[in-house]
Amino acid sequence: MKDFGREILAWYEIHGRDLPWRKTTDPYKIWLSEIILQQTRIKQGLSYYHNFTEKYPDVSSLARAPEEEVLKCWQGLGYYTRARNLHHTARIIANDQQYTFPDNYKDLLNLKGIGEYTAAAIASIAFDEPRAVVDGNVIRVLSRIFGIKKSFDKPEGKKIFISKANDLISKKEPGKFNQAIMDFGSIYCVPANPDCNHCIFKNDCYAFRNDQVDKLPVRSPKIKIRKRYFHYLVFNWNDPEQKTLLKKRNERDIWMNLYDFPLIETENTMKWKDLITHPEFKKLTKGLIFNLRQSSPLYKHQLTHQQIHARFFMLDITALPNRKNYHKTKKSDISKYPVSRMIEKFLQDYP
DNA sequence: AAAACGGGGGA
DNA sequence: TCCCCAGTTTT
Repeated sequence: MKDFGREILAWYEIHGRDLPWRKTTDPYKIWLSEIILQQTRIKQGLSYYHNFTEKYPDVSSLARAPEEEVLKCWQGLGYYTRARNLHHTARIIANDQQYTFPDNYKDLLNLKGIGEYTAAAIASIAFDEPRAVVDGNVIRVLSRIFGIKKSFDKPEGKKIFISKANDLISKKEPGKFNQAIMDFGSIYCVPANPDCNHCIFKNDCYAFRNDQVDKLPVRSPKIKIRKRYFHYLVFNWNDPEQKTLLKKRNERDIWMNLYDFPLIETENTMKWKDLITHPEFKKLTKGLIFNLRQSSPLYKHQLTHQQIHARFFMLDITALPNRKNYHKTKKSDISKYPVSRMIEKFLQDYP
């Protein structure tokens, strides 16, 4: 290959996407876009980017916002740690550094939520630092064209990919180069059935020449999925005058800092008859007179590493208990709280 | 070094 | 269904 950088940049000039964060050099907006796009498709993240930039046009406005409001804006995007870190980091930048934004790879790397990829992306795009990004797209493009068979998950493979990308990067237009190779990977060198016969690299591509396109990149063995069984207690759902109880999820677990209902988690699904004998259930309903009005079908919610089986039990009770860490809430106010997609689905099904 | 962390969409 | 997505943090 003569000059990979020149070729990919030429391709990018013609085929590169027109995206809102490419019209700005504001590091805050570049940062925001990169966080939103972590493990997230552009199509899915686009509306969130617009909402955020409108509501929080700069670091200080984001820093001033309450965390709960930021989480609410993030609702539905997943990986909620991203939102908490984004907000946390905005406060650090706004407070400690007199509103200046870290302007190089090393300093960016120190911030919460910014790892190797994002630091390289911001440094190259906003500050022209020649620092190659390596994401899923880059891994695919490099492994195929240059025949890299090491898995990126292993330290050895990771070093190879990062070093190769840094060898190739344009020193003159590092940001453009990075976006070019990612665009090429996501538009052209796609995971399944890429159109290799018309590819600009067909004569040089190792995978194409050796019929290895569907073998590269090498995938790591897939993880096993934990099954969990949630039983939610939804108090006074059918009585508009009465409030219900919400709980903020605090433990180190999925959906941290989002809200859901009082929850009994077990190793298996439990019928109502058995659930009422569960110690957690007794604790939650201690001193209450309750009546099961309705129970939902089983909700199956698939996460990357977990499969949640959830059932909602709608209970009538005479008086709402005072429980530590539980919030009394009017039904109509629940929409103000950030919730997981699963809870959102339940709220739609049982308005 | 490995596990945890969401949700959507394409094939 | 399976795979992948502009990855990072915690254990």
